[in-house]
Amino acid sequence: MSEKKRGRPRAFDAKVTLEKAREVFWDRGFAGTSLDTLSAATQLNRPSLYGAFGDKEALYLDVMEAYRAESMDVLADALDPSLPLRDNLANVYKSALKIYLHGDTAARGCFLISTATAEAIQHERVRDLLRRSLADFDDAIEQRMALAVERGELPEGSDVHMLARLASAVMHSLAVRARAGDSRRTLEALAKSGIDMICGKA
Amino acid sequence: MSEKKRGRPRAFDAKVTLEKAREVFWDRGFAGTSLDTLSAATQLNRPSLYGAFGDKEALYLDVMEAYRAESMDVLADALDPSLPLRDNLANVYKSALKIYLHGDTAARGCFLISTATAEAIQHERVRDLLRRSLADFDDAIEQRMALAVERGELPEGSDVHMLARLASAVMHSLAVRARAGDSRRTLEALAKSGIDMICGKA
DNA sequence: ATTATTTTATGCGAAACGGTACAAAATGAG
DNA sequence: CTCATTTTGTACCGTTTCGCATAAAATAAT
Repeated sequence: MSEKKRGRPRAFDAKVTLEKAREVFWDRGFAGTSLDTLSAATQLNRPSLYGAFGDKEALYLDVMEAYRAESMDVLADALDPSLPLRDNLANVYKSALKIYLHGDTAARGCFLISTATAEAIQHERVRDLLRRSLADFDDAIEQRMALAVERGELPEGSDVHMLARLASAVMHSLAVRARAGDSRRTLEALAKSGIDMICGKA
Repeated sequence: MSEKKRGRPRAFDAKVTLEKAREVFWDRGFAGTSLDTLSAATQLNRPSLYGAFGDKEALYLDVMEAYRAESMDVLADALDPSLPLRDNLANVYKSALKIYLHGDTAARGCFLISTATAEAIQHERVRDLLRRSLADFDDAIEQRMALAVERGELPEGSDVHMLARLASAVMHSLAVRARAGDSRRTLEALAKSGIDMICGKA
């Protein structure tokens, strides 16, 4: 993995630290989170945070990237091509809701949609990473849908590019509504309707 | 309208001030906006802001409420029942994109989805007003769709409740994607696909 | 004119903010 | 052991933050 370095060894795991930082950012947003709060949550003092990740924006970007990568892993699992497309979409929404509805005081929604959008104007790198994250998600679904057309799960000549983006659109709405406090029942109904609209009524 | 008050008259218009404050919040988010910035943008010193609107959260809530009300007016215009439902939805998305794609440095998306979501966990009143705003929007579209069923624009027995929420879902996605920097062309294509999906391919 | 009432403007103050300097501590290399 | 290197912890810096205290200014009521 990594060769032993010269100086004093780190007393923390960078990946775990990013996860702890993510929890704070997720609840309070980027601008609403202070370095003191991050320091307390990660149990690292500010200089250690600074040394390992750079300033607050760089740390936030690292958290964003980790979330993007994790999301793509979850999506890849949900889109298991040995299952029908309809089941795939159900799994996508189910795993999304599992994430979105978690939270201490209230459901947190999607980390990117709930916190990165707020910074997207002032911080160009946040905006770019957000756009890339959404596009990656769209593309993965589109790829599965292209396969579905080949297999006859979707009608010949389906516009898989737009179908995929509509499938993502339902998820964006789930994210926003979850953060706004909509009930699990309400969100599950929206997910089901979305599936019916894209795959045809079962 | 309002009877003359006793003391020194206000040198500003509260509605105009809320609009100026909105511009700042829209670009920088709630937590990312300081009272100094708001004071400069509104040309009111802090004590005047405080006297007229209360603290920063109260001011933000006033801005949210004004945006919600304006959005409902725009929506009502777009849903003009003398036009076909398909045209109505096209107008809804067109007027939404007109708002979302405006901005100095980058497209700002939806004020509520881009800035209120970030605060929704920590500020319960923001979360509640956000949820109410989304619900009002859904309900207005649902009402128009119920009329569409009566008129035969939509098939008998259509689930107008869910159709309306899917139509909103497309708009939520337009809002998020606009803020992430997607092009007008891309967003217009998504809007068109959404209409086709809900009203049937033209 | 005087008084009561409300808004404006200056400026304060305590706290929180992001970021860093510096020295102590902990490791590997020689 | 000695030195170079890296991380850790304390303490600090200048700035910004939110909110308010206070007094001047502008109006209506009397």
